[in-house]
Amino acid sequence: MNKRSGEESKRNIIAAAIQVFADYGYDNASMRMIAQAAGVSVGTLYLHFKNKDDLYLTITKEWIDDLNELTNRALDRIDDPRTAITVFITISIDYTREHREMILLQGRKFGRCLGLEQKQQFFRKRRQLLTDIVQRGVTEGVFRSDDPAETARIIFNVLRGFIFSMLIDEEALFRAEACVDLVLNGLRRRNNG
Amino acid sequence: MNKRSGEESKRNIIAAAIQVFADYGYDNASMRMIAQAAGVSVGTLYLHFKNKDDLYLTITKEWIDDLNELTNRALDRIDDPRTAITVFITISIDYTREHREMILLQGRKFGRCLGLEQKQQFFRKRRQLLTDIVQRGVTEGVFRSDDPAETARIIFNVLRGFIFSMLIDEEALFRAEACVDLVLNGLRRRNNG
DNA sequence: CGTTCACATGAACAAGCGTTCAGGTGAAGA
DNA sequence: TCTTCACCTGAACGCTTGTTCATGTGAACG
Repeated sequence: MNKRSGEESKRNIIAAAIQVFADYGYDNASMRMIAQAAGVSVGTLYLHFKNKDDLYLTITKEWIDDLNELTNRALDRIDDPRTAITVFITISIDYTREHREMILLQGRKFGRCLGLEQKQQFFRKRRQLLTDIVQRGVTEGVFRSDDPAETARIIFNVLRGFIFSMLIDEEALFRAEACVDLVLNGLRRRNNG
Repeated sequence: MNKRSGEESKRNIIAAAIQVFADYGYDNASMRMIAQAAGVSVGTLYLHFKNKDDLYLTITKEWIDDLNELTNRALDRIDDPRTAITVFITISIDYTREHREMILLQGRKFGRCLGLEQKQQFFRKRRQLLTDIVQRGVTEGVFRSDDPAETARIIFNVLRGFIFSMLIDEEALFRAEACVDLVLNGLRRRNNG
């Protein structure tokens, strides 16, 4: 194989690994498959990554950081709680749509799993973000909630359900607004606007 | 090993398999582990099941039938759409709580997976059940919905999110009512009852 | 030119897998 | 008592896996 820069190889491997991991799941994806998809030999994988776990964790860390930064940047200058909820949900759903393989890969390894703590920390941080938004909404009188933390957890669950459905059914073309609308307005008919 | 009835062995194996599958995931659960947990030898597994897939599919079919019957029986004589939604959600959540390992095991194999069709059919049937309830609610004027099928899908997603959170976090002690309340009433403050 | 060194290779290895099968065991019927 | 037969056993087989390592390659530098 031609000589290449180390960094380029590493990027190729990561891209290939995401694809193969997502297609076959962590366990069924073999290092040989990843190597072939990346156009390198097995040995090269171990030149850039300590082992299979390391490769997986690198990928995980990468998208967590990515989504975190994206979210923080978007929410930075938004004051209205309703807008903030909308943006939070929209970003989460868009990100899933754009990085379906990578998120799918995560779903394929939930439970007692590799990188569990960093993922839990990630979720905790995001729930905290939501709690703050709800708290602000209650203070401003636009949301109803006895317990903002509990409400945030509920919204988080709702969002997770939507994302899950996107992962299961590739064709699920629903609008993020449908999710937002349900969270904000509920199913029951309102007698006024 | 002592002589036992074939049926008893089979039940033992199924119980052990659910536990082991749930603890380790389908791929990491080996036939040797299941055999040991069931207190039989590997050979015996193949006496009662064609292979690993067959064992897994048997388990899957069992809980699908179980939950289906449970749901149908409960919804049979309920007319009020609000009560029906409440019952549907409550049953789903309770069932998950009581059969956490088995449901967890399913989650561990979603995507391109074994028994995909029967699971998809199961989900379709349940969504249809919800669609009917929503439709009735709209007709009776207690629910708002432009598209009952879409609304049912949304509720389904919400429910799935809640169930997912139960699987991830064993300690997640939330009340089914919290889920029902959000679905029915939404986050936004209502100006009237 | 020769030396160096980061990058790359793929055969080889031990371990674990799903699955098979020749054989063992003991209650039940003849 | 002997035969039958459903039930059970676990060593063995072929295969795949993650990982290692002796070896190769070629640009860069003196």
